[in-house]
Amino acid sequence: MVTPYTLDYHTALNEAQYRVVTQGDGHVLVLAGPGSGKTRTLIYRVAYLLEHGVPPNAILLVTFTVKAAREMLERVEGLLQQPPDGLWGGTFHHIGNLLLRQHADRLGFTPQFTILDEEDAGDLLAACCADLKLPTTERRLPQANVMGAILSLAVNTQRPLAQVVATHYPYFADAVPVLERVAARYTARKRQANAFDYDDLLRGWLQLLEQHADLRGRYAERFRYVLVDEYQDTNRLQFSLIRQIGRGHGNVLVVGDDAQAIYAFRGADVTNILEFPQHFPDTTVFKLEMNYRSTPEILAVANHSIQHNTRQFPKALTTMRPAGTPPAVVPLMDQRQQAAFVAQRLLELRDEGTPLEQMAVLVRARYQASELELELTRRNIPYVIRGGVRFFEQTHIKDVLAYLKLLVNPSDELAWGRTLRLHDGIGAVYARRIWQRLQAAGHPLEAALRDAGGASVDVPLRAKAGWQRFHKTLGALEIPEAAQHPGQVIAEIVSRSYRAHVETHFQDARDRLEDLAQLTAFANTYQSTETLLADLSLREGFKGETITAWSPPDEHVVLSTIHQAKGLEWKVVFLLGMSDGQFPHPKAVEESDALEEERRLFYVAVTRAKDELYLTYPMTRYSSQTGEVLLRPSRFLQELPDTIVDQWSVQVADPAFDD
DNA sequence: AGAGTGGGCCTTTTT
DNA sequence: GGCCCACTCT
Repeated sequence: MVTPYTLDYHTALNEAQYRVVTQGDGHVLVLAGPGSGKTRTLIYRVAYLLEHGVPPNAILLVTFTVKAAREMLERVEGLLQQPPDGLWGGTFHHIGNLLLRQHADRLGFTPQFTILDEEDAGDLLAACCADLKLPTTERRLPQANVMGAILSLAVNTQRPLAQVVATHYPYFADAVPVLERVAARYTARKRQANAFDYDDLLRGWLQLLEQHADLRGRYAERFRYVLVDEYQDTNRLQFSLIRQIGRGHGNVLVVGDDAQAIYAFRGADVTNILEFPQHFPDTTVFKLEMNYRSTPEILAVANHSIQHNTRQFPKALTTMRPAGTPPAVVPLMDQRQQAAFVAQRLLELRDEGTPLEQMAVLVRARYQASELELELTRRNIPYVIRGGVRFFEQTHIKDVLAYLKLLVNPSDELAWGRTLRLHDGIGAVYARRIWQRLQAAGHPLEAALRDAGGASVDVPLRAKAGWQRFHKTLGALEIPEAAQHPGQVIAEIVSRSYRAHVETHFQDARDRLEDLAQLTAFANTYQSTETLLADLSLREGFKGETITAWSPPDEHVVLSTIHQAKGLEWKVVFLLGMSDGQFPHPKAVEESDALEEERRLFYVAVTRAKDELYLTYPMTRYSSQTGEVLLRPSRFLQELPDTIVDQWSVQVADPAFDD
């Protein structure tokens, strides 16, 4: 039991935050501007509920990323001096996974189901196309990974495939009947493999609630308080989920900022937040408009810009921070000069006492940072790029995990195929043939363990030798205990067979083996292979980051896309590429919804800055077609009154070509 | 005809 | 940095 009333909510919160925390019963929409203490408000709300006798397991906290959930739960624990055991907190996918592990049988799956990541889904779709003997060279058909994206968008927006194709992929209109066939096949093969893709975790969850009254009742009773973060970025499917679990108790509290909705391209629908009061009866709306982050000058730019949007809740951020310096608009000759300016200014600011740690460079699109990367390298300025290849999506990690997957879920054809193909002489064709034999035997894993010589496997000699090595590895994995000791199993796989594969197939073998050692250590903290696999599938974490505890190496400046900077803040922010044709993205200009989303993206970028903001753009761009092209400043700059920004005119020494 | 290489062109991304 | 396309060499 939580000791009641130890927290001083009045001191910790401002008036608006306090009202949300203490009067947050019923359906509540909290419109929280950037830097307005949104997370703080949420965790205090959770703490308040716990202090007032709500049991932890009656609370469901849904967040946008795994990291956000973890941080919030840690902070709640910090406040209350005890972990909120039993509280379900995580992403939609995470919650869906938990529910489906308990009730998979209702949907015709077993609780050991595998989770397919995007690459796996693409592979399986490709296999489905092969099943259907679709011409692989046909240009009018999307490739498997594009198919995956199309199907996924349809699921997440809960729209018919034909409609999604018509609006987003009109050039594939003719392919709709084929896509429908592939989709049906894909569904069948996922069932066969006892596998869920990411979308199925949401779809399956919704299905459990919609089609099983007992479960609907049980969870409606259990989750009396539902809190959702980043509500502006939810999609239609997620809306349906929230509406389902919000039935009955009537305590759905969502927090978000329609001005920061930037994920429409992947199916998020800002309508969810705009129309929340219409969808959830008797909604109370709270606004958090006091900004604790930025100077008034920076907020003025944000406020002026966002006013040009029409589809939004009216809002105006205010701050109590004293006046600072107006944001600088900095035209440069070209990309190279832009990079040189940023690098030079970073160094100046560091000399004046701002650590690199407190500075970030933001871009609209990833590739826009490449010129700057060269310049930073040249000048020895340490930087990290946020994003990139995810740790758990690297080939060597996925190869090893595939062994664990087939041990846990022997129906997982993808996992069998992947591990079989690691062996010389076995390619796609023989892997499939071997799998078919194993499957025909009833229990594939037992069949595989039994058949040492490959007597039942009808493949050429070379492939048979590969099979025998595979069989030996499999036998060494001590199947009965595998489920409880994932770390040992991984170590076994690596030492018995995969180490050799890494050494012969990858030039950076040492790094990869190091990754695998790290993976082993991480897996050792788990007592269940099943849980390990699920956690890994639902977890972010990038290449180069340590999986256990992330500690940045040295002082460094951050390079990031605007999207990936959401929720973060720095003292000094540079926003690159503020020219017409780069930002807003040209494709977004014709359509007002898309243009408004670009403007929200600009709003997000601007509000990352605490003290100083530099809006830079190249005045020319070189194109091999047309030669030198003059660039005008972005319309987002032109929309701003001259009085609220400083126009800079800088000459940057041309960087030497010393490389 | 098929494979390999170089150059140009890029939205944005979590699970 | 990655992917696709075109061009070239075998």
